[in-house]
Amino acid sequence: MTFPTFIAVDVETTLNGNEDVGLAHPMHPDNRAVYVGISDSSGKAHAYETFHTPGLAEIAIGGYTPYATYCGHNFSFDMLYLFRLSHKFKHVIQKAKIWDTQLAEYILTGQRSKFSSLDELATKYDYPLKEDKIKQYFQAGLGSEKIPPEELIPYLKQDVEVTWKIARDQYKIAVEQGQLTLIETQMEAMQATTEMMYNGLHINKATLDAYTIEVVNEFVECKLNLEELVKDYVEDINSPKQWSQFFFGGKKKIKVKEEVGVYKNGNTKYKLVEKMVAVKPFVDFKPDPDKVSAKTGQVSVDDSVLNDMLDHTFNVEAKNIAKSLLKYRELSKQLSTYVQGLSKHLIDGFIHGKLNHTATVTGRLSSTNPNLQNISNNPIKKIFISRWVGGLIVEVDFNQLEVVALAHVTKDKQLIADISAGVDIHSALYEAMFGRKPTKEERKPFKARTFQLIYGAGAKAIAKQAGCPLEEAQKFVDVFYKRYPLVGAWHQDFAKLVESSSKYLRDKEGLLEKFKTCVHTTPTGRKFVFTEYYNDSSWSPKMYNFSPTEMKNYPIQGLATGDIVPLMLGVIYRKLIDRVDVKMLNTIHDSVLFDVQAESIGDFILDIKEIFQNTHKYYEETFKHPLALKLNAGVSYGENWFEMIEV
DNA sequence: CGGAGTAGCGCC
DNA sequence: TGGCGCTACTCCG
Repeated sequence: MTFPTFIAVDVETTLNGNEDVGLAHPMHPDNRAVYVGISDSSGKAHAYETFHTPGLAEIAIGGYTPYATYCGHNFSFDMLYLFRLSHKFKHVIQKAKIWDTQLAEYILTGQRSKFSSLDELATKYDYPLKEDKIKQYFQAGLGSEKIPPEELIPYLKQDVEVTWKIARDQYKIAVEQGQLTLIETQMEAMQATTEMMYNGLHINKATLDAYTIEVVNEFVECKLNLEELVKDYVEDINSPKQWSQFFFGGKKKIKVKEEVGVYKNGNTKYKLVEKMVAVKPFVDFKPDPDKVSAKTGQVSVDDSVLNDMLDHTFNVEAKNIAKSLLKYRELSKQLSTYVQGLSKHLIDGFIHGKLNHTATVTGRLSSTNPNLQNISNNPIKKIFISRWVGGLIVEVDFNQLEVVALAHVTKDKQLIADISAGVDIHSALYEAMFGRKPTKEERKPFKARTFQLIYGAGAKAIAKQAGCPLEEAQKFVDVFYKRYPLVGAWHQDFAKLVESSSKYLRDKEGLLEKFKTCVHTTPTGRKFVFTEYYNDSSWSPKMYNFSPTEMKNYPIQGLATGDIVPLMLGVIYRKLIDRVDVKMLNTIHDSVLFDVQAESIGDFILDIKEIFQNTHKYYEETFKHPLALKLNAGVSYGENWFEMIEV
């Protein structure tokens, strides 16, 4: 087998980051690479001390063949340090191919290996483990600069050499399993997300400060109001448990003073005793039985229950309290998660969130520290602005990406035709159900049913979510399957395929497992793992069964946001690599965020739209089979991430 | 006092 | 029984 020219890299760093944000944060100004370990093309490691000999590592890495594939474990971490260390590193590595052993392992195992450690892989591939002695320095919070070099250097070299060997082993398996192409596209996507993490999102401090004051004021007012309303009933308004007891009753623990005797001086002797007392419900309203937790028996007091209660009770006081609580929850979320949560990640005016490639079962990316994929769509988004004076934030979204993925996977002719012709499938389905076109207000909630169905929901789940009769939800499912028959056929056939190709695997001790497992490989090389669940419901005679929703959804979500989007992230990254007027900032499943200089905006919008519209070409070129449909994209831009104008 | 589990809620 | 991550509370050791 011919291998790429692998060059393994590993950095040892200080550990000065903020505890909240994660120690060793690669973008924290107090952190730096202390040692860089680099292998040659045969896997032999060399170590360089960055402080005393800053030029050495640079020369080493720059002096190797331009055809090298740089590899590391959790490599974006090392890359960020290297980028900060020298522009030469940044230039060389960004132009090259990379191989992250953590990401490769994730793909090779059908997303079962998540955030693996180098030691886990060393165990699996049969290479030496890290020395305990060194691990203890790190666990004690000591950065690499505090570890004696004669101990650290051999450790660093071993990590580099082990990484190099694992990369080669993985490469071989990738070829054997037909996953090399997918892995290569994922590595390109990692180049893109590493660039995004390096760039960070620029924050408008003045807007953040003003918004903070606004939210704090609203929050305090709302909090005082709510506390006044329930001062006799609920001690902690943040406690769902207490709210549940208040609204719907239950058992409450209280502490009571109990006489346990008399002191010698004649005073009564007391002891605090915990007692359970029954609490009467405050409202005469019983929520849906499935709003009761199976595990704790606690009645939910979430948003849907409170709104349901508002519609069904005549208790004015309870209504006021519920309304106030809903408002309080909203403001509390804003303040804690977004205003305060985002603020603590500010570094020199930027937020450098982390994009994770090995976090999900479907192959989607995830985002942490902070999560930049769930910023609420309200004025908090105004704080995200361009890094350039007059610059613009640009967001490009795939149009109905998951519907396209569904059409591609199921090959349903009508669905393909509808999307290709620009037919609004939600309107079409509505008309098929009710005999007329929906109004704008009718269309919006109706649209959610289609997504539910794609996510794998059956009639029951749709009815519950939509708050409509079961018959209506069943009719929707029937209408959907009638218009798009191959979707229904695929749902059935795929479930059968999973069932029939599943086996009892063996665990680490070689014993047969209790649940059957199916490992399914898609045409892109993506593997999905399905495992049986214990089935305690009466509708099926089987003890164990596969989750219908997982089977319906994984291949769709995986293709759309696990295969196609990362492929395009890599493509876009390569197209933009030499441009200084555009920066990639973030990706949110079916969209990509950019920072663009003002004078480039017109051309950039045209360019990026064209790239998105050519997704089918890149897909076919890469995976050697056609995508059933062309994709389209919507572009919006603005001075901040909230006030965006659609092009 | 810290870790695990739960509830709730933000996004696609 | 679609996929995530963050904050707060609760329980337990």
